[in-house]
Amino acid sequence: MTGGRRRGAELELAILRAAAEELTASGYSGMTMDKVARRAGTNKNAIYRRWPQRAALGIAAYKYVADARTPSADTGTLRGDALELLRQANATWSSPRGAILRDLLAAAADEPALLELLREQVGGGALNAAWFALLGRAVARGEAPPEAVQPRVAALPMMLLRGEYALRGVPAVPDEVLVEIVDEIFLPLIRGRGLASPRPPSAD
Amino acid sequence: MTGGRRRGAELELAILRAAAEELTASGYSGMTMDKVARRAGTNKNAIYRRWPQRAALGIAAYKYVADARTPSADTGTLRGDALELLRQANATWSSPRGAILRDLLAAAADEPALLELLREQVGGGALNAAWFALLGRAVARGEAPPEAVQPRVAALPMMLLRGEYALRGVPAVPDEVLVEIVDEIFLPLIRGRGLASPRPPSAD
DNA sequence: CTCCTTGAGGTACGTTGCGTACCGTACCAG
DNA sequence: CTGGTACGGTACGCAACGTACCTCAAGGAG
Repeated sequence: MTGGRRRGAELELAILRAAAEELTASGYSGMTMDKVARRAGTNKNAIYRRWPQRAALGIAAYKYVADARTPSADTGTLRGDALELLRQANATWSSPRGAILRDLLAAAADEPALLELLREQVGGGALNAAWFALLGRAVARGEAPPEAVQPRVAALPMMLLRGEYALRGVPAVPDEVLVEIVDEIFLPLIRGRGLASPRPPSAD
Repeated sequence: MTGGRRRGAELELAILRAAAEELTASGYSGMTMDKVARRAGTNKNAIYRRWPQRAALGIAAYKYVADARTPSADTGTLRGDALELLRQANATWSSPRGAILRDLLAAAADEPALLELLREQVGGGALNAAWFALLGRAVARGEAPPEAVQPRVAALPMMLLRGEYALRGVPAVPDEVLVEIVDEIFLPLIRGRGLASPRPPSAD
């Protein structure tokens, strides 16, 4: 007699928690509907009443898990800021989390609605805003020309990181790659100095 | 009497062709073992004798498809070459094709051996060589400084394209995006002139 | 020419996992 | 008290992967 039959929000939360646990424990492919139902102490019916398909529950569970990531950090230099954001993203996406996201993306590829939801989670507002803020600070410091504040430029490093993820299956991008992205692509582009040397600026 | 019972290499090729057709027609998720067997005029036995699991066949089929591409084109200008290669890649990867790679990646994520195979295909030889050749021609024309011939620079546009694919679930990157990649990122980076508003809608 | 090994063909099956249907039953409202 | 809503339980249909088993054609060895 721990309590009667759960309903509404209470049950929904229990399902979501169970799904999140399964998700983090066994990844998306291990997040079976039956297992979620069993762990939540209910049955698939109650789940399907709320999420019409597995992918929807997966995305909801992922969102439930997703921390309140608070990016944005002012390290004092453009290079430091960029590396910080990249490293943060890399860390967040690493480990099973990245795989979950990849599987989720694959699963939701057919459903525009799900994709929208996911994209919002992944690349969405906050992250982009952080990169714009970074560029803004750089301009204020005189490290970048005002023309550098463009969507494509702001999105560039994360795009490259995504590209790396697409290449390597396992999301374990080594730190040197992040440094290369910043030093060989991002900074030269912004500074407009061209590609003097592949290595980090010696004295600049 | 088109011939007796096929064996060895002949049968293998038939399976591979059937798999490739299914793959390009319905994507990886649609590449069912039964359908492949039926299309190849054989049965699953013959397939499993060669590829122990679906993912292996998928990768082999992908490789079979990918080998047919013949990139490289000399349009006379750096911009033209880059756009040409990007458009070619975009066209090749379009339709279910782009999703194939993601699905394949997800399917092969557990198997290091498959992953290796896949990575080799994706980032691999021919495509990268084409971009290096492109850079080489640009240097010869005086359109780019010799320092521009770097792996990360050569890989940049394809990386960005991959990033676009990762963002949009559906691999239908509009042409303007390709143009933006070239005009706002690739060319400014190579020319080292900075970001002097490549296509200014107004005077900033 | 005759065996005999190899590997292809055919079919059926076991298993997993998604999604659905049906039915009884507990909660809540009036 | 009475009804409607929604939860619980179970069973099912279906697709698809992977496997087992048997038959039979091909092609070489003797």
